[in-house]
Amino acid sequence: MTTDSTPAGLTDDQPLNTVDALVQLSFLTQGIMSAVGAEYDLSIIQIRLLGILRDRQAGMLELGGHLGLDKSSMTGLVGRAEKRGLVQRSPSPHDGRAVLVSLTPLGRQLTERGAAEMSRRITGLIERRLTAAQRTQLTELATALVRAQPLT
Amino acid sequence: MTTDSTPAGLTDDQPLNTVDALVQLSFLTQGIMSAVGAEYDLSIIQIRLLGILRDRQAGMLELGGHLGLDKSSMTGLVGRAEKRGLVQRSPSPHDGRAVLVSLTPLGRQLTERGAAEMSRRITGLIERRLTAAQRTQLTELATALVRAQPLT
DNA sequence: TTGACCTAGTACGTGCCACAAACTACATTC
DNA sequence: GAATGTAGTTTGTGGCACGTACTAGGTCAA
Repeated sequence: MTTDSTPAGLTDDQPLNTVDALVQLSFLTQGIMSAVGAEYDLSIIQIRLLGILRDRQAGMLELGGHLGLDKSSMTGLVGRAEKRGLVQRSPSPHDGRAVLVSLTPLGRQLTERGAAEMSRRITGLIERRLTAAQRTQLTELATALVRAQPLT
Repeated sequence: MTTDSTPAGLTDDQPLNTVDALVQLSFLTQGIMSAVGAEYDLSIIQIRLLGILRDRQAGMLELGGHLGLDKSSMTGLVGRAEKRGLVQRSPSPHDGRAVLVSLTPLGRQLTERGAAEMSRRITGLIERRLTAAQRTQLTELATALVRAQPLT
């Protein structure tokens, strides 16, 4: 695992301000993703790639747009996933330059499994610490934030 | 910037479940951290390193513990920060094998500035989207989750 | 239609980040 | 003081990201 749930320099019993709480929560969430990914030898960026391809095919440029990566970064990312048999490149029928990346059956299987495991772990965490009402609150608050405009 | 606020495969108008909301929120938060870090040419792991050293000195092993990294990873991480003049290594007075890593004045200055900018951006985001009551709720909920036991 | 662009993707070189295994040097323990 | 343990570095490998340069296919205008 790459990230860690621990705060980076805070003892574990003082009250948190909103910013710290959010930052630490993000590390916790990413840590879980990272740990689940590790079971399948997937990095977070690979998980995100597979997640995008879950619902659609896409060209390299489009994928890069979703992931915030340069097209030149995509070549390697997709290449490694392809070498492992998780995705495949096919020529675009409409554009001879373009390529369509899609999940292979193996990639899809792994994606579904990983997503289920991820869901299981996060849900487990939430249910141990939050009431049903709080869960609803959390979802609403997080959704409101995520819906915010592009990054400041 | 490395991460992206966009969901990875979801359109931006359907309701989110709790797991997706949390995951996306973590990408949003990390994306802001990453963007702020980029202004100072700092990666997220470098930011975390500086954050730990804000309150204390620490040995390589201890730092690795906080960051979830192997000691062999620490050598390079600290080495790069040292080469940039952000941290310094000094021999431990009590243990001839050990090294104490601490912030340099430059490192401290950069850390304070970055933390302030980070706080400013996240606060800005939150204040635009959430009422004061909601902010309090969010802090409580996030804190409750972060206080949870070690990763499942 | 053909030449001047533009665009999708790849190749290459560089650097950061992470790990495992092997090693050095100091500390501890008996 | 010899065996063992511990802190940190070194080396080699691989993933990830970038910028630059390149190839091949599309577009558009003269």
